[in-house]
Amino acid sequence: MTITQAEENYLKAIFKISEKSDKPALTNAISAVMQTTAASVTDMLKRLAEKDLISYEKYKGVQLTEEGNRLATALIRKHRLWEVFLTEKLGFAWDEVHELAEQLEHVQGNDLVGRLDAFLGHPKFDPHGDPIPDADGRWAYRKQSPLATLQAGDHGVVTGVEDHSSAFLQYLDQLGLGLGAGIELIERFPYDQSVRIRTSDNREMVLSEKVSQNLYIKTG
Amino acid sequence: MTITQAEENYLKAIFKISEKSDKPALTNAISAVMQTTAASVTDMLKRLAEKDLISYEKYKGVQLTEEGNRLATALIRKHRLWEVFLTEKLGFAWDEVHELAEQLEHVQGNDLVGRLDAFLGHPKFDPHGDPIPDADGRWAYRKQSPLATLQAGDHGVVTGVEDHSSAFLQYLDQLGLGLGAGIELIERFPYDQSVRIRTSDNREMVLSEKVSQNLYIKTG
DNA sequence: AAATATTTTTAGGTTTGTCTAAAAATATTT
DNA sequence: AAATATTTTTAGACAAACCTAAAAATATTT
Ligand SMILES: [Mn+2]
Ligand SMILES: [Mn+2]
Ligand SMILES: [Mn+2]
Ligand SMILES: [Mn+2]
Repeated sequence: MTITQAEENYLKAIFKISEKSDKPALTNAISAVMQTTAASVTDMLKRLAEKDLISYEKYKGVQLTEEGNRLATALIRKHRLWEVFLTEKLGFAWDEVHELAEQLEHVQGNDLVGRLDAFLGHPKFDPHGDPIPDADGRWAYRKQSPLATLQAGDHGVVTGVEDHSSAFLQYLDQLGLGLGAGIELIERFPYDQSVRIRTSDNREMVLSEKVSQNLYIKTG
Repeated sequence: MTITQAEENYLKAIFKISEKSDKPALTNAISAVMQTTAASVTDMLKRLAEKDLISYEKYKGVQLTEEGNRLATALIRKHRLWEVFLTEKLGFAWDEVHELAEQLEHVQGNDLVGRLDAFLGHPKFDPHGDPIPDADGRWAYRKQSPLATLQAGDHGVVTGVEDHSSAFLQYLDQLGLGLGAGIELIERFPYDQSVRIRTSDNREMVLSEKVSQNLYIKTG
């Protein structure tokens, strides 16, 4: 029972949709993530159901089976480990690694992932702050909240992003707000929900509501 | 003008066949390397000719164009750099890396090769002793001869292999004759052309003619 | 409840890369 | 030079992964 790259990518898409709501993933949602037509998705869903990687009821959406979940998790693990490699070892910026990891995640070979993981020192989080599941598919949990939910006086550290776009990541770089940056919320302006913050290196700046919704902070 | 993985692999196969004789690469030779049928090869040759990556005359075989040669060389560069990565950084044995490199060589991205090359310290040879072309497609040259062509009394260092099979590489490991091993040819037995050698750590052993034909030595 | 809108599936087609079987071209032997 | 063998190409088919257009199912509005 061999699995193609396209099939792997669909499994990952379904996984990511299912993360946000435990309802079945719908055809249109999948087609949006995969940038294909709904007709192509239906084609693929039949194949994945045939291989018992999803449970599929016509018109009702799909859910990953045990096996489908296992494969999707393994793929995400590979993707994120490669992203760590590309940033830590090859010196790519955090906004440059996703497309490369999309290709590298499909490379298969005996113990490649395990060796890569060891070489990188068993990282628990990728360059975007996303958790890397371990070899058994277990996820590290870390309590973090959008900056948008913090109160004046709260302080913490940047631990992740919701928006993974290059535009957002580069903007954060420009502001000096990469992962690990220390932040204190000074005030929130009721007019537009923008916030004034102070960084640990004592710079003050104002961030839009949009930024504050896309930036995750671990408080305390 | 985009190029597929299959096309890249055919270009590499044609390159490798053309290395040994400067006559055109024939359909059957390509099908042997690619493990496909002659009919599939003919199909692909038409596509490659259409893209001006080969010059193709029906029934007469093919040759790479400038552009085809450039692409094949770049692919071999990537393949061998990844092989260095897998052995030097991830600790794979030299007989384990080829299949992984066959996949990794197709990963495309801005400056990935350049960064990988720098990370590895601009290696000139891969784990099998094969030269790695530089970014401009220039090959390092190294004078080496099959052990089978040396005379009694000659000594040198193992610098490469003709046979890349896992069986041969593992056998060499077992004998302690990896790349860099020092060797002196003591005598050749006329009966079967086997040879007695002494290693630099002062072990003596007899090698078959087959081994001596597949092992390259740099003398002096 | 009917009408309308949206979502999903089906039907039929395309491209890539493979195959087998048959035909055509080339090479070798007699 | 003919006959035979080998190599290569053509013809026709198939699976994977996509597409567009039309039909069917489901959801929403009136
Ligand atoms: Mn990514
Ligand atoms: Mn990531
Ligand atoms: Mn190799
Ligand atoms: Mn090699």
